[in-house]
Amino acid sequence: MKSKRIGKESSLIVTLDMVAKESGVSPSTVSRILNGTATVSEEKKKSVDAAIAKLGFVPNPVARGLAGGRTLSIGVVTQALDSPFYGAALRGIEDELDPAGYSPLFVSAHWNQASEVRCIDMLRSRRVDGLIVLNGRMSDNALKTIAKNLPVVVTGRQIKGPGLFALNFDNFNGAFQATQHLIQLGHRRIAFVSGDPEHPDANERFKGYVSALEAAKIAFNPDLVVPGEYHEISGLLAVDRLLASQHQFTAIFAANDQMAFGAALSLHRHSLRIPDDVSLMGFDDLANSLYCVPPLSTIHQPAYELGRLAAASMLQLLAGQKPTAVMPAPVLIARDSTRRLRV
Amino acid sequence: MKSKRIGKESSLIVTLDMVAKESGVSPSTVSRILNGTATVSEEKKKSVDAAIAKLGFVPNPVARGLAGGRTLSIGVVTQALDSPFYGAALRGIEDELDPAGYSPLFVSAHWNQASEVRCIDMLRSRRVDGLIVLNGRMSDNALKTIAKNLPVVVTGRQIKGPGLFALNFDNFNGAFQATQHLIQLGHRRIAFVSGDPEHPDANERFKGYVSALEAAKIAFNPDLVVPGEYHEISGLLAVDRLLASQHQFTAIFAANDQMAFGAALSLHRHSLRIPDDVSLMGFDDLANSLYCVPPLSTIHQPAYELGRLAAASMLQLLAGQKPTAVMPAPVLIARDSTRRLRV
DNA sequence: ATAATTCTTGAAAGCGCTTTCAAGACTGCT
DNA sequence: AGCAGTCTTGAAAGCGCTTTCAAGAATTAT
Repeated sequence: MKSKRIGKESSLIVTLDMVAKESGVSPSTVSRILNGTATVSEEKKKSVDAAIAKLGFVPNPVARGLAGGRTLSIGVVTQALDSPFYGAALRGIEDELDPAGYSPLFVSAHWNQASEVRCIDMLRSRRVDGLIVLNGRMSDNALKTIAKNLPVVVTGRQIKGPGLFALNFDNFNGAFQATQHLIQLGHRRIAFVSGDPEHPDANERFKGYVSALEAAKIAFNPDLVVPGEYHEISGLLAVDRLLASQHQFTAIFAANDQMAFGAALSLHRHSLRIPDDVSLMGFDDLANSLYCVPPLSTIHQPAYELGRLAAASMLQLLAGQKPTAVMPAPVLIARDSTRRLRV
Repeated sequence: MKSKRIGKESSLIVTLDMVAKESGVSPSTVSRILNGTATVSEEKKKSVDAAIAKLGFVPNPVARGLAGGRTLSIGVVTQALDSPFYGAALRGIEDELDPAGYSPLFVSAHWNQASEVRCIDMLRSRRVDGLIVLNGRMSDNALKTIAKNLPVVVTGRQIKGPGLFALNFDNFNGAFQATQHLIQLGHRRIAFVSGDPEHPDANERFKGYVSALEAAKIAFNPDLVVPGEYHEISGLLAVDRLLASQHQFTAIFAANDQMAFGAALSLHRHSLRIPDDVSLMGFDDLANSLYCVPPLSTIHQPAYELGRLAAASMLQLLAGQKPTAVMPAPVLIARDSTRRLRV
């Protein structure tokens, strides 16, 4: 076709061969210098470096990928590009990968297993050097199989295997702390807006809630648990239902911040004030949790750090090392949406 | 190196040559069928298709990129991966590119021109087939130069040229409408939290504000304009300063939603209620503007649509067509943060 | 019927790089 | 001095695909 895209006529593209010619060595030697694959005499190295600088040579990753099998790109499977939580994680990944010369290839699977498989196939066909899967839906076994050929870092689950590393956040403990915080403020009727039970972390958070109640000898009341789906509108509807049900409560713990925002709006619409009438607790500590009115008490989940750690672990895997990263523990962030129950 | 990554021993990788052998034709013919580059007899086509299906062949984009010069990937320069606004745009791009078989390569330039140049160099070295630049900082001329070799779609500016297409949102008109809305509600002392003057759209919004005041014969008061930088904290600090300055106002128009959130928190901290004491107007209509308390009145800027249109235009450019997309006009979204001024 | 065109097809030459392979230049040893 | 062992280096063979070239088959024109 009309491949004038990078015209031969314009001397824009400098190849390794040109560098070799310019510096009077063989292409192999240039390649070796570029990759540090073998020792090269200081003299030739100098002259090659000079030629590279002079011509402004930049190695072509596409050709490298074909020849060497390494594309210097890492596939990143996320669930939603535009979620505030994943956004921060992606930034962390990018920040960590960039200095190492790797580029992330982001794809979103939209919480859909079939689409996740498609994404991964696509990434493999593009010959990524590694795979980071953020809270995927695939089975552990499927991941292990992939890891046989390709280093894999996953988040949101506990799993071990060759070429496979998992980074997991202690959702149970976070939810336990959140609930405990409300209990310590004197609340006993604490409603819970759950996340989609398809997410393993949603279940962990639910368990943490139940466990904290037990620890405080508060009877678990299923009427105070309303299902949500991790986004704002589901939190709003959940609280609408909760209020309609007439069950009494003095605090709400939403399994993530987005649902807490929805919950806040529902309460507002029903003329209930936060925290005066109802205390509200979230989970995640999204960037804007600090900026809602009133600022939301929540559990800090280090999304950006998560991204960095995942990427750093991938780099270690690629270097043949065993990653040692471990997620920071959940930290309670008490802001203005929770307060002591007035007696 | 130990390139056992994709082991020859595991028959995982099916190549075009294998398909050719299996179906008894030459590799050239297979390639022609794959790309529709030439007419091939129905009979051979059948047998090749069968072989492809049987072997589960997937063309290797890396090899294609090297040989044909097309990588089926589009470089996307964004400013912040984790901004709510860009997140939506990226999703739009992905949704549009995916069905066409193209993959986006996202990089973020962090509002930094040097970093933007680096990103673009990186994308070019990866031989992307096209470039989408979201609100970049480069000069028009630099973009035109790039467009000589590579189709380019840019947002956030007005510019024309061969292989170049621009998609611009009418920020002036949006800001005009926003200000007019407040004026129609009876406000006359309307403060403005401006964006970083480095952003061209921030200037347009400022002009729209001034122009609407003029149209209503309200004298422009520079004391009511406080600089912000497009993120939450700057909105908060701006309103803190505004309140400290003792200048009277009954409404605030923040040049984007994020600053409006910060403004809301500042007002809250000063025990000023929205909209009872102060009306608050944003710009962008971010996903969570609907979920803050009270829901924010704002100007809808279709970020997702912007992404789709940019990607669709790129696809047209790639197909040798002239893109015709045009951005939807700004739409005023009146929610609960603005109300008629009590006299 | 034969000459002139047009189609279909395979051989082969790359795309820009990496990586074996083996030759030649050195080193250190007996 | 002579031979094994170690380094540096270039030639050449790919990686998996596209694309030119030209040959042979099929078609049309004379």
